[in-house]
Amino acid sequence: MARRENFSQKRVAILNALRGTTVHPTAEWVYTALQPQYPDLSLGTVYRNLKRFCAEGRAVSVGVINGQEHFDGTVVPHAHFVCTKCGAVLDVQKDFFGPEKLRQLSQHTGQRIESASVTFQGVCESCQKHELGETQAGIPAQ
Amino acid sequence: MARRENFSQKRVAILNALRGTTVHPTAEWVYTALQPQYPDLSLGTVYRNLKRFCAEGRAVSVGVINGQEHFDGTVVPHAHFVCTKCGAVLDVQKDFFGPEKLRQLSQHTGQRIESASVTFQGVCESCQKHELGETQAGIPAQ
DNA sequence: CTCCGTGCAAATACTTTGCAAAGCG
DNA sequence: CGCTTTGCAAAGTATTTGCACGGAG
Repeated sequence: MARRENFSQKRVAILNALRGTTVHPTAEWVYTALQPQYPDLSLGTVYRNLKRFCAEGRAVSVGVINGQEHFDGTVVPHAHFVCTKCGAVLDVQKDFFGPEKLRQLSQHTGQRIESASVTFQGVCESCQKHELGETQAGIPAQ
Repeated sequence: MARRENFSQKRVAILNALRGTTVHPTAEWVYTALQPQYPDLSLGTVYRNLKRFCAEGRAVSVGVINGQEHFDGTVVPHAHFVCTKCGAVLDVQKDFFGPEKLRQLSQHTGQRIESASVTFQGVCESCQKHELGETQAGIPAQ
């Protein structure tokens, strides 16, 4: 079917960048990461493709954190942890709501529940260490 | 302590508007809702106060949906349901992750988990009804 | 009089989009 | 050749912020 393969070099690079990291990047992160190899890459292209990947199911949006949308190249169900200090997004390797459970919930609520996202908030290990030296409330987040 | 009470008429009105609805409003929704009573209310003031309520713990952010941040005056733990068609945000009256569970999870992950947000995505009852007449894929969302 | 809160408008920040040129089968 | 993808820059949208004014103790 797909004669005209929808895979330009840059599109592949963007997808690989997304898949090759665990930081749940923003468009800008991907843009910066690819600068060395693709100096003429445009930020608009990164946005366009990330959006496209989400529509195709090749990626998902983790949501907007501190004003920027974060993406995830791992589409199998899993939860996230967001550090309220530095904004880092980490994976939580556990599927709290499988398809089974969603179906059960749908029956109770009347809505047709198709997916679930679980996000935990707190302070990551890295920021916990920094806290040791700071008695006062330091710079908020980011 | 708080001699100079931090409660102007408009601030109270904004908080009440937030608490008096179940729609998880955006700043603009609140602004529009208060127009009749406060014609000279400024959108900036709504933003300022919503942000303030969140900082004070009087409200929480439900997250950014279709580009706009939604707020919730109910701060006791509960889950949300977001309709992928119309963007409606509904409550799910069940606390999936109580303080007890969060503490257990923290021990396993190393992060200090302080709160959790559970969001289900799917199609709300209202949109399910509309679907009946539409065989084709209609207008996406919003 | 002294603060706090506000309106207004300018400034930000992020994301989307139009269009002509470049890429690739 | 024809359709797809991109760079660039302009446009769009949501949110934040500076500043002087207005209100309440």
